[in-house]
Amino acid sequence: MAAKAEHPNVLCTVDVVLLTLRDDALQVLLLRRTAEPFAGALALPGGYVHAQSDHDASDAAARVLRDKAGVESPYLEQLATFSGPARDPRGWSVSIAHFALLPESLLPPLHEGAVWKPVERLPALPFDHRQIVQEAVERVRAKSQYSSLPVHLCGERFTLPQLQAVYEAVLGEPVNKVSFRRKIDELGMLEPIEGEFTAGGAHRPAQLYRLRKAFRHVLSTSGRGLNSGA
Amino acid sequence: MAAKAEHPNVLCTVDVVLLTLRDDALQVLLLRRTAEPFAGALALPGGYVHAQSDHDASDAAARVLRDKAGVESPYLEQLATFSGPARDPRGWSVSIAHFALLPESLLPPLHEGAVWKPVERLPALPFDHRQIVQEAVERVRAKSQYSSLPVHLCGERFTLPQLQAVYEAVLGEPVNKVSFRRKIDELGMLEPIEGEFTAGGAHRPAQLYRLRKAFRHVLSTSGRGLNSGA
DNA sequence: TGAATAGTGTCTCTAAGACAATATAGC
DNA sequence: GCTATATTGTCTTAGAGACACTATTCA
Repeated sequence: MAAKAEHPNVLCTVDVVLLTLRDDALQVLLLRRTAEPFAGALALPGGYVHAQSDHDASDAAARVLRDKAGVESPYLEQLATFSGPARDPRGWSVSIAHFALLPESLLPPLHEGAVWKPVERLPALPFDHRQIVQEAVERVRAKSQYSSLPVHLCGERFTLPQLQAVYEAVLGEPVNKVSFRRKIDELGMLEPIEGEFTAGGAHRPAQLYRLRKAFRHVLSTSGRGLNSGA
Repeated sequence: MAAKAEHPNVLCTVDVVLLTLRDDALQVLLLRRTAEPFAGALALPGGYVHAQSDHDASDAAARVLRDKAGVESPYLEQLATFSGPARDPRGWSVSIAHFALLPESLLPPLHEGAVWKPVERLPALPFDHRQIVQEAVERVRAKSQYSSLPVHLCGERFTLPQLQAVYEAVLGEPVNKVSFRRKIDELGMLEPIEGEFTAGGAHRPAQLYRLRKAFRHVLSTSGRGLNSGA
């Protein structure tokens, strides 16, 4: 039918907010754009949806991360869709925004033109990328209150004190140790490993844990969260 | 540039899950399709994004509701975006799904071919509309736990017992009266009106309330919800 | 043994749910 | 007064945070 001909002029893209923890702060990956518009500016990794090859929008986001950032299989979740006539100078556009989490230990070597920026100190960004980053951070913080989301910022093996530090960095506030450990236990997503953490410490070593298989790509949630708001 | 020519074949649409409360049950508006594909089938109100006139995707959703269902200004929120090559037989498509809430009292007379169906007893639906409805209902239930969302299913004036009944119908479970009133008070979104509820009752009348101006299109949220599950 | 951090026991305090008392209408 | 529902008071209980004690390692 004539639908395609009648409504051909919507640009369909994906953008990805890739977050990691560096220097105890949430940081977002920005790439220097090589093409117009905004060539030379730092922006989120993004690109057109490829109707020929992408299985869906999240698949497009994964492809963008793989091709443009060298990131292989991070935790990836749809954030929201941004749209309108003005956000992209090329015309009426839709961006199906996603966010992704990756532990610093799994980051690939940075491509030329790729930089990490703390989400609290963003440079000027083209399109509506600033708003997209802000909504992604809000979403991550909100979900971290009551779910296992931040484990995806840890490597495969980690101790509870390490995981607590990750939660605190993401939430931006200290977390009660006893409550934290109760909550983690209640979420039932971790299993201890026999090897222990020995590190440089002149102190008691910490038990290493890993994510149970069942939670590899599913979040665990609990009714009530940690600090229920500053 | 050549972008539009390179990537023209993504259909960009919106679908709307319009929910109301009828007979103490959440019900969704379905329209009988008049055009292919799936002409004659019941489906969600939806349509193409009009790049010429729509301000953004939510504006497109509001237009679809207005034109196809006669609904003027309901509470409207973006749900998620569904995409892929198979969900629409016309080709690779994107649907920016929204949900809307409207009190039964404000429903317009039903157009020809429009029907309400309880969300627990959906008929077969084309596209991925069943999944869209299910995710909308999940979202509404989740947000109702800790926010003022269900007030948008009440008319302009209502009593606390009425509002509690709405919460219970949405959540599908009874709510503790004392906790409920404490929570509503804490949310600070309602103000009492001087007129009282007189109705048929051979009993004490209930105070009428209305939503404060500031919360007309903004939700009020609290850290911990009502029944936190099961 | 002392320092440092890991892990746990337990008390306190907040807030949700249960229960029931009181309030106010129509009859 | 009697019935029915609205509204409020207060007790119980679950769970989050504070505090501090014990455990274990290395120097």
